[in-house]
Amino acid sequence: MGIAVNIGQAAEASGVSAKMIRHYESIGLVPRADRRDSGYRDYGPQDVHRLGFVRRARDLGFPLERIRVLLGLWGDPGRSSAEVKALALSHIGELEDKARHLQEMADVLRGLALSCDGDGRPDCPIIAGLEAGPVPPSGPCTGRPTSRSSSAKPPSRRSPSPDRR
Amino acid sequence: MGIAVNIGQAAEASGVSAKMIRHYESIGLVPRADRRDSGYRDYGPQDVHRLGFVRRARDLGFPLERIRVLLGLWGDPGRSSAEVKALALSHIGELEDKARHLQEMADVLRGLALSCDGDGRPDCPIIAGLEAGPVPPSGPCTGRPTSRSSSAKPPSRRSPSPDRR
DNA sequence: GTTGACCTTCCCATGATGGGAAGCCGCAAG
DNA sequence: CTTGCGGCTTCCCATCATGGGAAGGTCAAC
Repeated sequence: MGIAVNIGQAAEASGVSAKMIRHYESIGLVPRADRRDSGYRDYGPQDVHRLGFVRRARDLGFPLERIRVLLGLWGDPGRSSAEVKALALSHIGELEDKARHLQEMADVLRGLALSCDGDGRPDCPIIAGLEAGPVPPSGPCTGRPTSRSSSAKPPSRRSPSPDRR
Repeated sequence: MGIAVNIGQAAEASGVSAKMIRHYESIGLVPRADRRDSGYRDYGPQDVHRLGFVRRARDLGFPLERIRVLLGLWGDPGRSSAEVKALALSHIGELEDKARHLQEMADVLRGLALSCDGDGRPDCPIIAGLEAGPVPPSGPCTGRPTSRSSSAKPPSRRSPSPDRR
């Protein structure tokens, strides 16, 4: 029937790129599309609708494997909304964990940046913060052990044999 | 001197896995480590220190390419803290953009989940929300199905059946 | 029929990390 | 000294979602 469209139209209508539609088919996220004699894929309204479903789920950050489950629930008349809700809540938790993690990193970095003059001098608490931590044993406390890639390292360190353990 | 260590010790001391240390070397993020006659990599305190720098930068979410720049600034006595700060601020912006994006997705999903009963029945606003959007009408739009009237599927939101035809 | 836009499949790349295989090396116990 | 085990080497593959591009077939307008 005329309602069958090319992958290009399906892509435009669903918001999923043709590349991704083929990919989703290849991993079995969506069923194999019908083909014309020429090999061209044919998409009916339901197919496009399903692709839109996938796209909106992706927009909400669901990974494809979870979308696979969602599609199963979508098509299951006997599903319970509890299943869907549990899946959603679990995903919300993951999203917020990630958001929190990113925000924490930003906060730490902002703390360092706040105390950075940002002028022409090299002294920088940001660099110092990154440099912090376990200072190598027997190494200079190095308020700024900078020149290291440019200048050769004076301290001896290349004995083939000594391997302590 | 005993300060030269194996990749294993360097990994443990720096918090960067041996796998990653080799990878960083292969992409030139850190200079090629000295080798013993056996081919074993040798890491001095400075090398371990640099790896720690990389790890802390990673912990703050810097991508490797940016860490490459940071390492350059670190080792540049003539750097200006303004450069470092600009890099950091730019990165903070990206982190917060991502965090905001994730949080937005979580919020939208939470909104849907709040109105979901989560009981044994199939009716679910979450599924409905994912399904929302232009429902493909079975109308004569052979050529270009672009302008589709919104929502044309009132009957039974149960069992849209992902399987088609 | 020609042409240009579209479709097909297949391979490669991203970014950061890990897993694992095949084979060499180092050290300690026998 | 030999054996054995664990650590080291390189190389390839996998992840996750997406895109780029090549080589070649198809469709529709002119």
